[in-house]
Amino acid sequence: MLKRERQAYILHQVNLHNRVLSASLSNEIAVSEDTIRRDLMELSDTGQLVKVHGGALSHSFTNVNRPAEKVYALPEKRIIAAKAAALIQNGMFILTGGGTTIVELAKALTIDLNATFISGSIPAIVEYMHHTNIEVIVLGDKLSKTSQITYGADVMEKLKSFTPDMCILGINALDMEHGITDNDWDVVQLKQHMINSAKKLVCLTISEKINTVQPIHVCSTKKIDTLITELDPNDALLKPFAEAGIKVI
Amino acid sequence: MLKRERQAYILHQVNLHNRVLSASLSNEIAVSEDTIRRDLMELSDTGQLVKVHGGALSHSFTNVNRPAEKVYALPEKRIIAAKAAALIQNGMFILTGGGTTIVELAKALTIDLNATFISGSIPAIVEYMHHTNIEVIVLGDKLSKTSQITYGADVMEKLKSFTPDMCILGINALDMEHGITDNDWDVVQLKQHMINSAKKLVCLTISEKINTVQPIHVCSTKKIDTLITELDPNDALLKPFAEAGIKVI
DNA sequence: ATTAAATCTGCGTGTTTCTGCAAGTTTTCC
DNA sequence: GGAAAACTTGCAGAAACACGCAGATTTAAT
Repeated sequence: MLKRERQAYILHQVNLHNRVLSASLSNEIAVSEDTIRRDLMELSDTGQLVKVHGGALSHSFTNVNRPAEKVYALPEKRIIAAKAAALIQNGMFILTGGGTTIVELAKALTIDLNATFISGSIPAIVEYMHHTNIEVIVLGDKLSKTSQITYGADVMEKLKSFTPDMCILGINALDMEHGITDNDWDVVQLKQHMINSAKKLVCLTISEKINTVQPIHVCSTKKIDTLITELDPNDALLKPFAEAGIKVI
Repeated sequence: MLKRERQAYILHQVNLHNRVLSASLSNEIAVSEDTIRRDLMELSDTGQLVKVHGGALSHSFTNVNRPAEKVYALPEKRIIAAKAAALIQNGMFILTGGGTTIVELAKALTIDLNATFISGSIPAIVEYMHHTNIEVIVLGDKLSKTSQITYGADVMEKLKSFTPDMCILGINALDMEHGITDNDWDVVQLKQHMINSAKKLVCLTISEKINTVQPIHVCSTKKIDTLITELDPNDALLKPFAEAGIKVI
């Protein structure tokens, strides 16, 4: 049995039973435990399972602990959220994506704001839900565990029936030449549809992500109406975007 | 059983029951109390629970910062949740409603369960989301603040495209004569559609709500396949339902 | 096809981890 | 205050592990 085959078998067993023992695998495949251990080590290094003393476990077993999620660059994101919240007026119809910046925006909204929010991001929805005067429209579909946002044909289809006053997105990479880019195919599809459905596009990002590029193209900078970062709007880093006609806040 | 597996089990028990006893764990897992104590020590050191004389407590139990929202009749609902969780097999397609009992069910699911859950209840979805092997389908529509569940024409329409293996509902009033009744028009509409779309109907309720009636009719007892309460299935209160052909658990 | 390089695998060595037991101490509860 | 339960500490056997090495196998280039 080839190494590759063996590892595929191990992975299959882990996904099936959520746990494997080095000793049993050694018997089943008829190789030494050392070899099994080396395989488990490799699979663990590539993040496909979790190696433990005596064997390995599927990821689901160890993820039991819900880590009090640390938000990266929280102070910056709070500044961004405050600026974005100021844009939202009573009666508006707002489409938002997911991500920690959007969640901060949801938290930053004034308690008496009277607006409608459309979103498929569960963490964001949970926050909107706490504002009694906000109307929430949930975009339903398959839920992505990694991004905690719904995606798929249903969402895209549903988006066609809205024309929100603005679409607010947290973005992962922005560059004058390549525009908005991202690294998750499904999320990119979703963002494109969201952008096209709304009257205006507001992008939120920490300055760190400006002038960076990710593999998948979302849209060009021309689509962006407003760009919000934690920096002063006159900061040199933002000059090119302001000159391109984007309202920088 | 591997050490990490054991610790995952202990954590699950702690999160479920808010407390565990070293002696009972020792019996359940069939290891010495010393080993349990060492496990509890480790979990305590990593801040995942609080070690006390005789066993351990859930962190949220003692943490004043995060007051666990009070759920009415929580012990009873946990019993119900455990019984309901036992019905769910790998590969099943489950439609669930909202309410605190359903949320408890979501918490009670074993971490390695491999099933698909469809729901419009945000609190339930948040729980499902934490189970890595569970696939979640979000029913999108307008969100009701009071019941934290989506409702409306979109949900009803979407429900037509599913035929779940079972529909699990928390119910507010049950009576042999009037069947399932409720007091919220929108929720009733939703429940009716959910009931009609699924192969089987499983109803969860604390015994207190049995033989009570609410203003709006949902469906007759004939539609109910399984009834789960915190009581012993042979309890006199449940007799009429068992005699009517309902599987009482 | 042949050969050299790279990789893979099994074994022996010594080390670490895990678990249960025993002996002595602390806590709890009557 | 005293008994029972829970705990701490130390220890020992078993299992799992890391590491180096040598032979086997695969890969790639001649």
